[in-house]
Amino acid sequence: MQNRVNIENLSKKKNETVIINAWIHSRRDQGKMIFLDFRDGTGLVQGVILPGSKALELGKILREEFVVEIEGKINARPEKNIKKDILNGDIEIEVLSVKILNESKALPFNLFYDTIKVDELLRLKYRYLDMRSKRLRKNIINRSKTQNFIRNFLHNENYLEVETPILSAPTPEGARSFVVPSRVYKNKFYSLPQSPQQYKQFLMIGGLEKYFQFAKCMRDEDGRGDRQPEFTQLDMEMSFADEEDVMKLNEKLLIEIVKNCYPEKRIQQIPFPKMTYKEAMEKYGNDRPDIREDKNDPNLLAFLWVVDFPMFEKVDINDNESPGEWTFTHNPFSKPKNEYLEDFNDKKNIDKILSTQYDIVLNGFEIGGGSIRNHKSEMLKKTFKIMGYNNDIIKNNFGHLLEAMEFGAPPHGGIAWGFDRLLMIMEGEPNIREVIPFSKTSDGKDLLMKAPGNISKSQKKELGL
RNA sequence: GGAGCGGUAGUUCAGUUGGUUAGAACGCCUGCCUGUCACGCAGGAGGUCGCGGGUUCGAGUCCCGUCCGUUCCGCCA
Repeated sequence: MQNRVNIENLSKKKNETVIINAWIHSRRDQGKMIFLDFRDGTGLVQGVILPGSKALELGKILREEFVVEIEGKINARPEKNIKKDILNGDIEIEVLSVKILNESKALPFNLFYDTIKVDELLRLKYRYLDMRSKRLRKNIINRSKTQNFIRNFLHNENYLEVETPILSAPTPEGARSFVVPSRVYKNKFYSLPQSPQQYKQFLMIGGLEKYFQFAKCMRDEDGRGDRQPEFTQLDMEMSFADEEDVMKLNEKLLIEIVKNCYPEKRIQQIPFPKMTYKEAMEKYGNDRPDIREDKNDPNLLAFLWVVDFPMFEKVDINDNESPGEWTFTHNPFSKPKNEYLEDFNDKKNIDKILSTQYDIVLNGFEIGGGSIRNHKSEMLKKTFKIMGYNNDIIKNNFGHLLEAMEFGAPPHGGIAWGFDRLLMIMEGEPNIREVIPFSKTSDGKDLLMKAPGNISKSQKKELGL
């Protein structure tokens, strides 16, 4: 549109007549003149309808959150009304004419106090309004900027961004997965990925060598402040890499993210310290210790690598799902550390076997984890055997991967970050929902779309339900 | 699946030992206001105290159940 100007650029247009599109942010009706703050995606500006203006009559109707097109002249503010510390504090837009593009009802909650205090039920139901608030808006913008930075960084390191399927196959163990009934094949189900783990290993076998993806992952488990049923991983995998290679690259990336996207933050220790799982459990009683020197410093980031995780643990006595006596602690696809290969073969000292698993911990949160993978078919079969899987289960669930490994699978390894969780910490938010634009409740409801919802009888019939 | 915390006006909250007509601030509506910027001033509307049951002369308040939200445990390759 001719003369249409973003609000952030208005101060460059002094004495010019411009058009802006905006929401009414606030209104101060003085009787014969009206002050209106206009807001668009770029900022705020004060508008004024002067006494005697033709716009005064329409100006009386305007309310907060009306959407308007304003034709106005950019005037310098009178000296005593200049506000130095805010955008457009030196100017105001003299409203010459107003066009109401849409009206707005009074909002169900106030956006311009701190929205964290508002009942979250309302914020989730009216997420599109919450997005007009500073807090959520900032988090969405920073999320995009950080994603963009990561993409550029990894592309510069010759990583390929590859999308993997959402409709996938069920696999046993691990988190409970969401399932999607197949219409064509009655009583068959797709499974939504808990992670793109196997796909990224296929990419390595496919010779892509360096892969990353912002991957949507779904886990049908109960929520927590730092979990959502649907979340985003920054997923990475690389061929011919060892633990050090993966950790080095990720450390560099994390440091660069802080420098470029969160410059106000300070990293406690570089290079990031490493701690063994055993030491973490003994000293801190958990595998994601918060090692900050000052836990009250909101800008302090204490990254920590936790390494030397045990490969297996005893199956919980109440767990009816596991066929055997042992289960993996992190990932069945991980390679044990070289010095334990013998125990691995002999099935001796199973509880002593350490894996190549590494976790990256930040301020007491696990923000990522990965390992060097077990890239040889025979070896991986042994993992499943130790877990008590019989040949049929192995063949049915992992046969495709095991077969792929027989065609020259390169050694490879990788990592996946809980991207939302990282952002939660960077933004200093008390929970993960604050950094997810369309967040669900902790028990997995989407209050905006009203999911999960009902489907029609005919849909059910079609799906064989 | 278990435990804790919360639910009172559109919003954020207060509500004493169970006792008159359930209050405040903000928002909303009406009027006034020529330099406001969280404008100001005057007036007004607005309540299924989450829902159901119980105890009691009397329940926002006590008890039981239930729904919703949240936090933690279990769970989370």
